[in-house]
Formats: sequence, structure tokens, C-alpha cells
Amino acid sequence: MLQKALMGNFSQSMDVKGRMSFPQKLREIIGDRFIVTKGIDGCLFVYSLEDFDRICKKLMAIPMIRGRAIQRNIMSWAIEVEADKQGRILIPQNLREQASLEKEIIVAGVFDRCEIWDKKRFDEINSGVDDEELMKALEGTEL
Amino acid sequence: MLQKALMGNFSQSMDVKGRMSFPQKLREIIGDRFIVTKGIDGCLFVYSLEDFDRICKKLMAIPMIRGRAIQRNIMSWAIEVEADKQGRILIPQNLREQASLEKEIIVAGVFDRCEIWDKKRFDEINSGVDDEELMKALEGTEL
DNA sequence: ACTTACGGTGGCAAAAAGTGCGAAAAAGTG
DNA sequence: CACTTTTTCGCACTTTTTGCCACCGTAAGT
Repeated sequence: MLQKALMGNFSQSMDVKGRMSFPQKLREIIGDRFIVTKGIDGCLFVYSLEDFDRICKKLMAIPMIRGRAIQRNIMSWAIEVEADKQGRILIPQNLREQASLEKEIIVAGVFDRCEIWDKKRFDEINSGVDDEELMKALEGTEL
Repeated sequence: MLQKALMGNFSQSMDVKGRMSFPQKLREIIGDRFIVTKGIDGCLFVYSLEDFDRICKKLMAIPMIRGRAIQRNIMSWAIEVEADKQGRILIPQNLREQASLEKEIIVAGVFDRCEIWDKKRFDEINSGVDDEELMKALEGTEL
């Protein structure tokens, strides 16, 4: 389970069929097959099979009466993908819509997951972080 | 029993006679014959023959004095269907009404079952899940 | 018995979605 | 700058999904 942290951001482009090449640097760590699912803030999350398995186990343990909405929400947006010989993956249309992915894409590494963003959104959301918070985090002051 | 978890959501369309093609990706896992029955939250549930068998056994174990309503409810809405050569299944009218299925349909995989939704409802119910819960689930924080 | 309506079948063929491959372009390295 | 690796683009091909139309069997209506 313990592997190198995923980091960096990489700009890729999506072709007309919805395929994008998944950055080599991230594939080295996360592998060639992984799970893509709906994320938060309008991006897609990418988990290794192992990590997603762990999430599934937790989810399955919740009784349906309480957990069905969240179980449905996570599972019904998840797909397993495998990179082809050229390192590309296909993002199905429904997920593309969820994250408003068009042509210019950013893939970011964030510890144990990757995030797939439409470039414009990524820029917007990043500029929303203010310096003060950043300083506190780097200093180790409590947030 | 242990097979790959069903996941993903697929948008299909229902023809005038009530037939819809059942997504190839899900058929690969659940097979070409399965049970469709009334679900919860206004969708239909789809179980593999094996899983439905297990559910039946549990149901039968409930003494009639306590269980007859629930036994009737589940069994009387269940049908066995088989996909035709083109991967289509027929949803009989009574079940179509139960789930208000019209033209645009979503089929979702949720662990051991599929769910058949009218697209509009699916969108509604999904937008009801809030990010906070989603984050907790993904983070592995207890729910 | 002869129509008609209805729910369900089956099959074809076009459209849409997904896959694979080769090579150009771009980025990274020494 | 030459060389390797990674990413992008375009094309051809396969698979899956959809729309359409003809057909079948049952039940109802006259």
C-alpha cells in the first residue's frame, strides 16, 4: 500500500473520441490500470485498484438503509480503465460531462489519487486559494 | 459468488415496445440472463440468478405470519429476462410504470446489483448527495 | 369466424461509440 | 544538436446501440 506520493500537474489534450494520454510520470506510480470516478469540485478522481478496493469494502459494510445513496453515488460513477499501448485512457461521455472536460486537460497528483480537470476550471480553482492559508499550511500552523 | 463488482452508469434508450439494450459492460459481469424486480427509491433492481436465489432463500426462511407482505412484494414484481442477440431486454409494462421509465434510461452498477432508472430521476437523486458525505466515504472516515 | 388492437419478437442496417495503429509533433536528455 | 521518449493527430476498423419495419399470438369486439 505505501507507495510514492502522487504529485505534479500535467497538461494533456483530449481527442475527439474522448481519449487522453495519462501522464507517464503518474502511471509509473499508480500503474496502468486504475479506477476513475466522479470527484469533488468538478473534477474526476483516479484511484489505484488497491485503494479503491479499500473504499469499496468500507462502503459495502454500510447497511443499505443508510448507505444506499452514497454507495450508488460512488459506484455508479466508477469505471476501471486500462491505458493502451500508447498510454491513453478513454473517459466515457458521462464522466466527461461531469467534469466538463473538453480539449485542454490537467491531470494532477494529490498524494494517493490523481485528479483530472478541465484546464480552465483548474486554473480558476487554484487562483481561489489565498496566500495566507498557504503560508499557514507550510508553516505547520493549525488550519 | 465473488465476482467483479458492478459499477459505472450507462445511458440507454428505450424503444416504443419497451425494449432497451442492456449495457455490454454490465452483461459481461452479470451474464445474459438475470432477474429484474422492483427496487427502492423508484428504480428497478437487477440481480444475477445466483444472487436472487440467495435472496429468495432468505425470504422463504421468514415465517409467513411475519413475512408474507414482503415476500409478496418482492416476488410478485420479479421477472427473469434474457438478453436477445442484440443485447436487448424487454421491461414489461408494469415494471416500466413502477419506475416511470420513458425514453432516456440510465443503467447503473452498484456492487452486486444493477439499477435501472429513468434518466431524469437518476439525475435528481444523484444531485441530492452532498460533497461532505462523499468526502467522508472516500477518505475512509467513519460514516 | 373475422377483424382489430395490443404486447411482445426478430432481424436488418445505420449511427454512434470505442479501439488500434502508424507516424508527426512536441518535450525531455545528454 | 542529435537522440529518445512521450504525446497528439488522423485514419481505418470493430463493436455496441438504436430506429425501423414486418411478423406472431392472444384477447376482445362485432
